[in-house]
Amino acid sequence: MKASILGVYGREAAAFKALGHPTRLFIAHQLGRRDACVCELRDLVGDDISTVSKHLSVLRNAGIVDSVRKGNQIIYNLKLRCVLNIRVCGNFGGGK
Amino acid sequence: MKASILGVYGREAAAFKALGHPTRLFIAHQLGRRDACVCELRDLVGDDISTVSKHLSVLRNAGIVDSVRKGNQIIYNLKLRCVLNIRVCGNFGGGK
DNA sequence: CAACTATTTGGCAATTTGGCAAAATAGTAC
DNA sequence: GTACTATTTTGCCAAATTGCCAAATAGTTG
Repeated sequence: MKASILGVYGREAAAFKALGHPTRLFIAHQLGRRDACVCELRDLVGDDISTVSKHLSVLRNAGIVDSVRKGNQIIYNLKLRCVLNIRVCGNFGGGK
Repeated sequence: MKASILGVYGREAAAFKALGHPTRLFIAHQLGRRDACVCELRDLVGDDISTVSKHLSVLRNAGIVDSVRKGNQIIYNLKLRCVLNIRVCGNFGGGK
């Protein structure tokens, strides 16, 4: 039982987990608007840059974002664009 | 910055976080098929019943499931049915 | 090469999570 | 009331997460 649950739901749960942090969800949506380097995201988020970098690696490991080096900076982009459409029942609390 | 990110994305991130565990994601989908008591879910999941109960309380706190007492057992139901439609880009790794 | 910028990595402490077992709670039935 | 069933809560512990700082890495510029 346990193994099969992990098999079928594990991957999707991992993506949800990656999005399950306000900063990371914000970053994903921000990258949906336009690609950005870590420093831009740090300015928007306000955390230490190392913290932002770690959030980005979580998102990358989940397959949600990708990155490309451009000069001496690294540009992140939203790989799983469908993430933008995921809305947990709009304004929930009411949603159905 | 931080505060506004929390404000706008905090609630939705909390819902993602609740779904970000294979067992909880499974439970949500199972409740999408039909309502069930804790003991049924325990049988399906295979964890200790106290563990299942805790997962359910996480889902309830996130507003994803709800429960009704019926006799001496508590029947859980999927409150946020839209959860069933959320698929992080189908089979991702490839998705767009 | 050195100096500089951008990013990641490696601690580290504080907090949270996941899971089980035992105790507590809520209801049913006698 | 007691005995029983179903569920939740508590305590405990190991493991994971979060966020900062400092150090390391990658690239640019002179």
